[in-house]
Amino acid sequence: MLKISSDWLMDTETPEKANQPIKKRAQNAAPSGAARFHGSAATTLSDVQYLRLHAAIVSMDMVPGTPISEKRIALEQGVSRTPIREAILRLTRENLVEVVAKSGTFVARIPISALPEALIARRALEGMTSRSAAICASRSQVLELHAVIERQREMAEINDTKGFHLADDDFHAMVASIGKLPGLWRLVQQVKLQVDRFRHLTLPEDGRMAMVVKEHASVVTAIEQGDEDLACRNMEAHLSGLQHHFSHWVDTHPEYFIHDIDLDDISKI
Amino acid sequence: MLKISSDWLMDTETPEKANQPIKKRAQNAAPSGAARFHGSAATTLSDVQYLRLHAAIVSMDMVPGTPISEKRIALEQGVSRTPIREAILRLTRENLVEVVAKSGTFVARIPISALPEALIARRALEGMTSRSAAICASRSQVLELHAVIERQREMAEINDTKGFHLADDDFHAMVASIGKLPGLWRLVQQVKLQVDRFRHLTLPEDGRMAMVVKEHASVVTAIEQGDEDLACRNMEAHLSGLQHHFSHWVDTHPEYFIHDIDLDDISKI
DNA sequence: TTCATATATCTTGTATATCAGTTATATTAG
DNA sequence: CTAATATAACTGATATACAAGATATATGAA
Repeated sequence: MLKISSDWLMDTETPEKANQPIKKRAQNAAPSGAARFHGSAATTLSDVQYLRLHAAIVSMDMVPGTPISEKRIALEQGVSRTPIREAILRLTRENLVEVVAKSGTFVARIPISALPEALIARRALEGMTSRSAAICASRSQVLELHAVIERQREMAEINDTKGFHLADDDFHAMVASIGKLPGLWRLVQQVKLQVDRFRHLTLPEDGRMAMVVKEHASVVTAIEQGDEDLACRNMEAHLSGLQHHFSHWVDTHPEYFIHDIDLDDISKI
Repeated sequence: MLKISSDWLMDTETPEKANQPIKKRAQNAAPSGAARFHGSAATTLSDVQYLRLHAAIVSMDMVPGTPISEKRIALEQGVSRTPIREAILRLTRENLVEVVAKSGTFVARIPISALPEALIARRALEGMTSRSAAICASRSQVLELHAVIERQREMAEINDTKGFHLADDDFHAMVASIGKLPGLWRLVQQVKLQVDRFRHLTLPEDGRMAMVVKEHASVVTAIEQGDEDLACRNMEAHLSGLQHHFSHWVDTHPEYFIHDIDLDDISKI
């Protein structure tokens, strides 16, 4: 039954060090603040490689099925296999790559079942953040929300989809932050991944961006009024409006997807 | 702007191999089913070590602040540092360990802010799974739910808290599965982690387990009747009942926690 | 030509070696 | 004896080496 050598626990309870037969300095008991507060300047090579690959995969610069070789990337990037491997391990945990032992590593295909579930999870979580935001929001925070929406409107006008989606994320993150539920936004980000990949396959429909801005504004109005039920409903309506017509793009790029559910079944909820 | 050498994409589109100057076999285009369907027999050492440490940390066998040494564990387990390191990296991503470069690795303290947020997220997500279950459930599935509840009742009677919590997880997982939203349960599991650690600090109150069984039964009743609103409400009520009295235990073990919010602020929602 | 087999080469998993930074302890000056 | 400093040992991050298995191509027989 999973025996852990118990002297670890003792170390935190007995300050002495000399009772060890072999020479051994006393273990530092807990994360001493020292190095931990030096800021996040300590960016490791693994982090760099992770961010690189993550961005490339989510943006569909690397399409599903693309083979990845630790050795090859290591050579290209001028680092050893270790940081590459650690980055890939992280991506594996996020279902962005699939690794087959002794065989190969590939950019993961998009599990179709994850798309409707992500939308559902997002509605549930962000319904809650906007509800909480309606309760907590200060006047200055409401103004900040208006500012973000205005920035998003500007991006829409010059048809800058990249900046538009950045502002979009900022808006949702800010709502969660105001609602004092930043952890929920982190969850949403995680869940959103596959949907974001899918979105990069599609072109934004005409007038879609303007509609999004309008829906965001309605959420802020509810928050401004402190009407939590309305804020929740408006947010849910907004996210439901994101329903993509999956079928078409799945048919044109079937090799990008894992067909783990029937597309006709996504009429739930 | 993050240039990725584009011959990767070409590999998946051009079946030929000879256009490469250096000798290079054709890359296998996609995860060929072969090795991927051999079952999960391929358990790596990293997985073993991860599961070991994960269980030890969540069960509070290793308390927050406990120092972890890659080298030391490697020696104890008779493996090299690599699998240990990979396991620790996974645990780092789950906020179960804190690693300070060139200094030390420690079992993570519990971020107090994560506790109320986890309960809120869980209510939102499981409200949705039970709602969906009420729509989708077949009669046989309802019977399976009753079976799990009965098992949990048995565990409560013989005061087997371990088995009780196992059955508890099974119940919630089954609700999500019936609602065809297994991904949401995976999210809940992830969010639940720190709360589970906290729970291992506390003793179950008298009659708590019987109450949980009763609340589960009320959820199943609503599911049985196909009343999605009631199922959602009953599940939310059940999870709200889990509200722990955080303050007491935080005071008795302050060194186990990261005091990133004031405990009086958790009156939200 | 076609199919089966064999081998060469690539893959990831694991082990070991090296590097750079931190911390505890010994040492030394006051 | 106290406090500042120096040193030595330990830490995680990275690089390299080795092992075990899978795949593609070459090879050979029909």
